[in-house]
Amino acid sequence: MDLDERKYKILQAIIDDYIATAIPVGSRTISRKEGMGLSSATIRNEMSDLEELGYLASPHTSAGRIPSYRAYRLYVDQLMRVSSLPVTEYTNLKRMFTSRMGQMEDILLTATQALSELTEYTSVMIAPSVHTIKRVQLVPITENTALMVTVTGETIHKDTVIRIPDGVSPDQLYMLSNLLTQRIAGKSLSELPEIFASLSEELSGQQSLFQQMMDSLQKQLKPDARSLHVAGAAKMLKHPEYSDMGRARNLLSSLEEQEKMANLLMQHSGMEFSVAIGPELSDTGMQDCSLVTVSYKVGDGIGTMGVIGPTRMQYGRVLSVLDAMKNVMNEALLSQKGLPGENEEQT
Amino acid sequence: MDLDERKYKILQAIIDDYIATAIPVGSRTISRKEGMGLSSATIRNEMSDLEELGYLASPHTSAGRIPSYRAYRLYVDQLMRVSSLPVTEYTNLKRMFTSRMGQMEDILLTATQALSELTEYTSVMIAPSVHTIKRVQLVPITENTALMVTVTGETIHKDTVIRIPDGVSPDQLYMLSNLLTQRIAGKSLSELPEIFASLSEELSGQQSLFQQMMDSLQKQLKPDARSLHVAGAAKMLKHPEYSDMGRARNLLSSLEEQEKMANLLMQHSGMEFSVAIGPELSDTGMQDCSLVTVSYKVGDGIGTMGVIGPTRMQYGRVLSVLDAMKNVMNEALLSQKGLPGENEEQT
DNA sequence: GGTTAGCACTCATCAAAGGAGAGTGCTAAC
DNA sequence: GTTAGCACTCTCCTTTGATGAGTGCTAACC
Repeated sequence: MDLDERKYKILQAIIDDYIATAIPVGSRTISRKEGMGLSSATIRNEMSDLEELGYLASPHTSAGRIPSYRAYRLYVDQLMRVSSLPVTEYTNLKRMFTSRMGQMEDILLTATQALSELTEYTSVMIAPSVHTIKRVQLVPITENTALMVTVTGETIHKDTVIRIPDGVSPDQLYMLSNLLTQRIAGKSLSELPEIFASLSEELSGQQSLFQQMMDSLQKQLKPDARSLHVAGAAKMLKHPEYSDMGRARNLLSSLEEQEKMANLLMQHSGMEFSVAIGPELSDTGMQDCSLVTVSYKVGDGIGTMGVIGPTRMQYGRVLSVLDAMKNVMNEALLSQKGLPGENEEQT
Repeated sequence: MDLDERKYKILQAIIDDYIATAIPVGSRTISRKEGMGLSSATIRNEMSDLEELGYLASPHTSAGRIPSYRAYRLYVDQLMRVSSLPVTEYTNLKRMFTSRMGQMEDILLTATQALSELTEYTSVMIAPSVHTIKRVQLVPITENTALMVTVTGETIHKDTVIRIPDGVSPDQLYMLSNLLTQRIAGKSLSELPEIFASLSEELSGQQSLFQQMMDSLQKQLKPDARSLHVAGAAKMLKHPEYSDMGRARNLLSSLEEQEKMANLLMQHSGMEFSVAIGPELSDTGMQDCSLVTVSYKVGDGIGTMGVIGPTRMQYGRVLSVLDAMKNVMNEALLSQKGLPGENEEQT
C-alpha cells in the first residue's frame, strides 16, 4: 500500500504539472523533467501502478493522467512545499493596510479583496465572533425606540433597534446602560441569563425591555451571515474547469448563498489551517472545489478567512498567502486601535 | 424620419419577440403573428426600411433582424406597455417583508434578493442617503476611544471610532453628546460648519475631538460603497448573451467593483424611474447591458435600487417589479418603525 | 401604388468523415 | 529493473456537404 520514494516523486511531479497547466499529464512530460532521469516507459509503468492505487485517473485511453482527490490529499498532507511569501509581495500587502484604514469593516473588505487578487481565486471571510461584552448603551431614536449599541472589543460593535416602553427618559436610558454595562462587562454569553435574572428582580417592571435586550445580545454574539465578505467570484471564470456554463453558474450561486457560506466557514473556525478538498465539500454543492482556510484572532474573537478554488489549486501558494494575510491583519488590527503604548505585541 | 403606425406596430412585434427568444426574428415570424394580417414579403419591405432608419440590424445576410439600441430606446419611451404586477405576485412579495424583519439592513437585503428572484436579472441597491441628523452619541470603548453613533432616521444609523483626549470621563462624553444633539438635530450637512464653529468657541480645548466628529459626520452623510447590495449576479449566466466567457467575466467583474456600481446608481438617484440602455452605460464597462432604476424614500433620505440585465431586457416586467418593490419597501420601512399610530400613510 | 407570390441566393448550423497528434499498454531486448 | 519500439485508442481539428431559415428582387395582382 505504501508508496516508495520514486512513486512519491513521480506523483508530485504529476500534480505540480497538472496544477500548473490543467491538462492531463503524459508520461513523456514527466520523463523529460529535470532530475527525473527515467524514460517515459518506466514512468508509464509507475503511473499505471499509481492509477491502480487510486491516486491517478485517466479521462480516456489516450489522454494523460489527472490526480484524484486522494492524490491532492496526499499532496497537501505530505508532498507540498509551502514557502513563505516573497518579501516584496509581503511588503506590498502590508502597505495596503497602512494607508487610511478606519473601521474593522474596511480592514476585512481590503483583506478579502487582496486575498483574491493575490491568489486569483475567490476569497471569503467572516468577521471575528465575540464572546464577551465590554459595554452596552442605549441611544434614543424616537420617543419609543432606542438603538442598542454593543461594544464587544476595541474594533467590533453591533447595533439593534429596541422598543422602549412609554415614559422612559433618555437620561434613564443612560443610567440603565451604565448599570447594565457594569454588570455585564467581561461576561460571556452563557452567564447572561443569571445576570438578567438578578437584574430584572432589582428593576422589576421593565421586563419587556430586558427581554428585548437579552434577545438581541444573544443574536449579536452569534456570527451571522451579514458579516460575510466574498471577493473575486468572477475570478473563477478564468480557470478552465469552469468554462462549462452550468458548472460556473452552480458555483457562483453557491457563493451567493451567504448563509451557507458563513456556515461552511464557521465549521473551520478555530483551526489554525484547514484544507477541504473536493468531495469533502460535497454537502455545500461545491464538490469540485477546494477550500483552504485560516483563522485569525482579534482580541478574544476568532475570525476565519479562506480561499475557494478548483481542486487543482495552488495549495502551496494559497497557504503562504493566507499565512501572510493573517499576520498583516493582526498588525493592522492592533495598530488600528489607535492606542500607542497599549499594544500587547510587537508592532 | 417619423414612423407611421404600421412601422411602429411591426417594430414593437420584433422587439417583443426578440426580448422573449433572443434569436434574430425573421419576416415570417412577424407575419404569422395574431392581428398582423400582412404577408412576410410586406413585412420584409418594412423591415428593410426600419433597418435603414437605424432601428434594426441584421447579424448577417440570412439571419433575421435584431433591434438596435435606438429601437430599445424607442420601445422604452413609447411602445412598451407597463402592466402592474399581478396581485398574487404582489401579495407574495409583501409577505416576504412582513415576517420577522428587523433592521434596515435586513430589509435592503431581502429586497435586493427578491428583486433578483422576480426578474431573473441581477439587482443592485444602495441604502438611503440622509441629509439631516437626529442624534449623535459617543459611546466609550476604551480609555482613549469612543464609538460615535449617529442616528439619522428611525431606521438609519452609522458609527465610527473616534479618539478621545486624555481625561475625558464617560459622563462628560454623555453630556457632550447631549449638547451636540441639541444643536445639531434637524440640521443639514451644509449647516454643520457654523454650528461647529460656534460650539468650539464655547468649548475650547476640545478642538481635535470636534474636528474628528465633524469629519466623520461628513463622511457618514455621504452614501458610500459599503451600503451597496448586489444580488443574483450568477443569474446573468442564464441569459444566452453571456454564454461567451470573456463577456460574462467582464460583467461579473464590473458588478464586483462596489465603488463603481455605487456611483453608477447614485447618478440615477432621485429620478423616479430611469432606464439606461447599452451605450448609455459605456463608461461603466457594461456596454451591452441595460440598467433600470427607481428611487425610494425613507424619511428624508433617498435610496436607489436597480436591475441590470442584457439590453434585451423585459423592460415592462422589470419596471412593474421595481414599482411594486418600491411600494412594498415603503410599507415595510414605515411599519418597521414599531410605532403603531404614527404611520403617515395607509398600512 | 401598395401588397403579395415566387424564386434565386446567402449564410449559419449540424453531422459525418478523415487526418494528425498525443498517449497508452504491451512485448522484447538490454 | 529499465528502455525502445510499435500497434492501438481516442480526442481534436478541419473539411465537406446537406439543411433550412431568411433575405432581396421581380413580376403579377387587386
